[in-house]
Amino acid sequence: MDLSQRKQKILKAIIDEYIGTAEPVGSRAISKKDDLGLSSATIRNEMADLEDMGYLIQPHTSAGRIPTDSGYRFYVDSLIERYKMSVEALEKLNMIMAERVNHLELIIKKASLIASTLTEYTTVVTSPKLNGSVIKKLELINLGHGSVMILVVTKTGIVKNQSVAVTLSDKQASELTKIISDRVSGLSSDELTFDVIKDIEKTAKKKADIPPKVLINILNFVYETIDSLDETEIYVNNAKSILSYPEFSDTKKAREMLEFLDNKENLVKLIGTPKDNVDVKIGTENEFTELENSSLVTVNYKVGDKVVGRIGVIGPKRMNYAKVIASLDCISNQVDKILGEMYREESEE
Amino acid sequence: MDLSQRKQKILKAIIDEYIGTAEPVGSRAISKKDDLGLSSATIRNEMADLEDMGYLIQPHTSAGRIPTDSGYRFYVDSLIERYKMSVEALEKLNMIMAERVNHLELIIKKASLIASTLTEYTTVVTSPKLNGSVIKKLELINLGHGSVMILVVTKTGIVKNQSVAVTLSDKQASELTKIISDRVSGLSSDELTFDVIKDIEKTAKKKADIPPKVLINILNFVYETIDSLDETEIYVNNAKSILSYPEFSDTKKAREMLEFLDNKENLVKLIGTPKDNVDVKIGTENEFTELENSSLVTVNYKVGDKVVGRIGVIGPKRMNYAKVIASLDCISNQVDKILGEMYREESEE
DNA sequence: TGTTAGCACTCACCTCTTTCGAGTGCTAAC
DNA sequence: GTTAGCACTCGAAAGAGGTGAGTGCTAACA
Repeated sequence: MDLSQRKQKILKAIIDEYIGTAEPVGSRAISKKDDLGLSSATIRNEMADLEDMGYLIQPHTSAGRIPTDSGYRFYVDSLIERYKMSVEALEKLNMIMAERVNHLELIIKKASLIASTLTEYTTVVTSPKLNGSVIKKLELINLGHGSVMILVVTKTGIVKNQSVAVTLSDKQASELTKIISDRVSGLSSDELTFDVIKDIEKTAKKKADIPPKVLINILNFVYETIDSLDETEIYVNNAKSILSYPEFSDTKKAREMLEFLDNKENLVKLIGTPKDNVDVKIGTENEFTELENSSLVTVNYKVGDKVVGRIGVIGPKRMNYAKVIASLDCISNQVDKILGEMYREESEE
Repeated sequence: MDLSQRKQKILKAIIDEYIGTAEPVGSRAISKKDDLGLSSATIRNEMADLEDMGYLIQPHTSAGRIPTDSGYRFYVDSLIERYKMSVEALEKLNMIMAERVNHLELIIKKASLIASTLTEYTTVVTSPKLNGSVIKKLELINLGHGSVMILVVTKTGIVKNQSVAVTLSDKQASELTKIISDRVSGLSSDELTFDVIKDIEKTAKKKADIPPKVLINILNFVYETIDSLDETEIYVNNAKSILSYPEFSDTKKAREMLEFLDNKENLVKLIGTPKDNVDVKIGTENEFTELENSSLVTVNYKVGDKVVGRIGVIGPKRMNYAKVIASLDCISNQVDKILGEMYREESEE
């Protein structure tokens, strides 16, 4: 059954009020808002209807109403007003994003920081999953006394390094660097199969004088390092903000939430897979019970047309959805633009 | 005035009890501990004396006593028992530290993680301030389309990189890499003065065909990157643990503390400068009011004889000092050993 | 002279009761 | 259909005792 215009207005007024105060909303509070000139009695009748329909509940008989998850859902789907980003917010966003950086990670960290600054909620972002970063440079650096560093740089400016406990001479290191580098640079990380590694092993055996055991050890680590280029990283920002909300005035709850936010696996599950562009999950719509009193808003960000990562905001169910959605939308657009440019450059070459 | 043996025993018993329960300690509770066969009345008299001397206070007339800051101070200085690390703890420590790593930062992060695991309090560590990491490798990598990455690796395996928005050809990049690298590798970071940079500029102008503006821009960033090798980093671990303690059951207090722990400047001030080997600061002994209900235990860690960084544990005033001190002592010894080895290798070469 | 039993006293905390008021639903009148 | 009015509900705040863990002090004892 559809909601009458009036019911919608009332529901919206109630949720707006509740988002601001976190207190059950009474009929009088709504009737005093003069936009709809109705008495509290009328509002009461309508509220009773809305409760029957499952959009509101009373925490106890003599209290006002608070929205249910379906109430919020209806609000988010149909009632929400377009939030106009403030000029200052937009300026801030543009300013921070304008500094040009060539580290994908840095861009994403920035985006996360901006999101948490604009919304004042906790943000969670995944680093771009590019599946095929092109290797620009690979080098073995002899650190001396039994350890060699493997260093890989991609065209997009990702740097990974790892130490291996093997002994090489400087000459061996540079020979091997050349052999591996020749075969590997220009390759994308997913083109580096075990066959390629085998291939390198053969060449190295012929050309360089390195004990087979050492060689295999190094090549394994090379594979690992390059493989790790595509690993999804997760960054959490402003987790402490949850302590500002009455929903978490119980430290035990707060601690559980912080522990949840510390667990990368949870978070990957939570926001790891691409969904609709702007995705809102309210309370129990989330797959984790830890979030049954929270909401999660996520957006994708893309390179070209391909979704490569996500930015999410976690806050209390009564979060300012309009603002969060608008902010994330802006931010993801900016990120798309910047990554788009970087990507275009890469494919042009 | 000195404390009689008996008073010391009683004070110790009270503080031990309070550390466990966080509740004011009454005379009966102490007299029931049969180690000193005294009636509660006697204990009461002694407690009254200890209160007069400033080691204890009563939160209110009809409550037990709790230690004052001076009480804790006396406890820490004179009464504390040597804590015997459990075999499991030592094993864990050895196991984690045994994996050999050549990244200074990784070692320190590990140490911090272990400290927070062993003590269950928040840990704060500073990265090693070596003042003179020796540069092993410096490279300019042309990422194409107006950006060049500067990459520096030290002998100890620190990797720093930064992008500059300039356009170079691959040839120019490799020429310049050679010029800079020749002059700079083997140098320690504090030997890289502006004079050296000027020197490089001159050489580059002669040998390479690079617009002066671009050159200066790049060299500035090179300087900056190398300079940043010696920056102190601060890592905080397990900050959320404060939520477990009744001292922070008020979320406002907890939030303030978490904000304090987020502010790197505060933390650098707090633990940045070397002090006695094991340093305990109780409550108001700390220079920050945010810590007036907390205690801070710090240890130095060294390379050879030189103190290069510190590890600290922040917890409630009624923390388990014996355990924390013992744990930190162990950890710093381990770190000293590992860093000592790394350093020896470096100077041998 | 140090120790202890005994006792009066204090005061936070708990529980029980009361009051208060914000909110409701229902009914009758407009 | 809307609204004024009223009885009703019930959580939260305020008040009133009661309880008990703690104290300090005194007097008696070894």
